[in-house]
Amino acid sequence: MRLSRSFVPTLKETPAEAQIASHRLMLRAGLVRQTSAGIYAWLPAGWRVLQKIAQIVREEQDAAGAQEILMPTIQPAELWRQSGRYDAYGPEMLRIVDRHDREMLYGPTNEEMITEIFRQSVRSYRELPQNLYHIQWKFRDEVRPRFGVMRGREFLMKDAYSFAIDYPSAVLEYRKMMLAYMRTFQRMGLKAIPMQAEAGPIGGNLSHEFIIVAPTGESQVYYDAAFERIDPASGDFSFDSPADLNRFFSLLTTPYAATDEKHDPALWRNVAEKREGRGIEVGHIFYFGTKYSEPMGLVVAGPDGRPVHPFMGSYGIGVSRLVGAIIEASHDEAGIIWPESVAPWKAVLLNLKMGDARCDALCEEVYAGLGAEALYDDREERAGVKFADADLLGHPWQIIVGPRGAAAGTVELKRRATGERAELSVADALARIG
RNA sequence: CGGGGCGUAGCUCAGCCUGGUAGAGCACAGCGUUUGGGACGCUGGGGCCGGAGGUUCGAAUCCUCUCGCCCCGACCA
Repeated sequence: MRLSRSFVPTLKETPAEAQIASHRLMLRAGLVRQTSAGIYAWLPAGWRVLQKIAQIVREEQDAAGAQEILMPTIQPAELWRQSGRYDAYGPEMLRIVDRHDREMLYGPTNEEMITEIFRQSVRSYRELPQNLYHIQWKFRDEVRPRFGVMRGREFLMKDAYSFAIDYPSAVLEYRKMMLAYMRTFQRMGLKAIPMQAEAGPIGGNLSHEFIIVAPTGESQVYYDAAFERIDPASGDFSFDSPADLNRFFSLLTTPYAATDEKHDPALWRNVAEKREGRGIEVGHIFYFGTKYSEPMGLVVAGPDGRPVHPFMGSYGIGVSRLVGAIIEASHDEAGIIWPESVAPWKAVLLNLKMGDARCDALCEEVYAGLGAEALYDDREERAGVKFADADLLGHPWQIIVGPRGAAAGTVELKRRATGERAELSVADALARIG
């Protein structure tokens, strides 16, 4: 993509409303623009990041055996009356009336809807277990939205819903999601820690929050340093092996980890390597049994022919929140430092002297070699502006082409994360980026 | 929802107390000089001073109401 023809409106000054680093940087780097309190439009660079995060989530959900669907944002109130949550949910739910005076709502979550869909079509235990997910916009009318996309009212969320014929089978679904989540966050360069959590309005009694430790987190968290050494990708854990899933689960739930609501000073005293700090919740998984299947009349025939209410769980990942969380975990004074897996562009090409025949030619050569994952800064701007924007946007790699090197046929390759620089031939630079 | 604050140019803000023809820096357009870390000079364009009502000869400024946004707290993916 050529920056001269792109809509990437960067800001030199910090917008007054942004308090924390990720919010400030998302506005300054031209990722998003606020349209109302807690509601954001995603601009090209931000949208690319959001889609990359969603894609990683999707791949890991698929790997865990979940199937992608897409449910609507607008739901009938009637469904929520069946579960009893229409009145229980309170003013956080955005309620709408259509032209026929039918009560509707903008979905804050989808347990009722998926239960209804499942109820229409599933009759036998032979069809279980199943796990269905979608990646869809949600709306929760927060009293006080803040921190940009980290605590917006409208947000993109992956939510999955599992159905099982009995408790042991339901627990396996839960553990699959735990493994999938740990791999998902790891691929985004994040160290997530599952912590015991309150089930909240979703309901249920088995629940973990996935927490990223960062100074701007919303809650105080306590955990054992053992978590810093766990690598979910290693150890050959298979989704198909109950033994693996159970082993993984105990590996992740044995060391102490708790948010302040669940913190137990008595247990904490026995933790050898204590770590505490602030945490950002990026995912939450729940097991809640028959909380919805029973009131909503979801029934399948069990092996003995008798009716059974399936045992359910739900599993959320805050996709849009992750954009903010990743930035909170990875930035410096100059700007964002994207992990390669979610960067809007893998590399930026800086032409320091537009109009110089050698620079222009060399840049075209490099640009052609980089492919679609590159942004070419071909604006008529001074070098300093390009450097500043490149650091702000946080591209993992910067390829700097100036008159000095161009004369010798070399380019400068800079790694954003470390600041390392090297003078290389075009071929070597391209090879290094990979 | 309680408490506090702010709405003036695209952005960051001054002006308001003490009413008298709307400002600065950055950004934008043109010209010139510059040119490897957010250049400099000159010229220019851009405002229903959030909105409505009121007081006054006269309101960005004073009063009332309203809408929006931000911060602290309580609440939450």
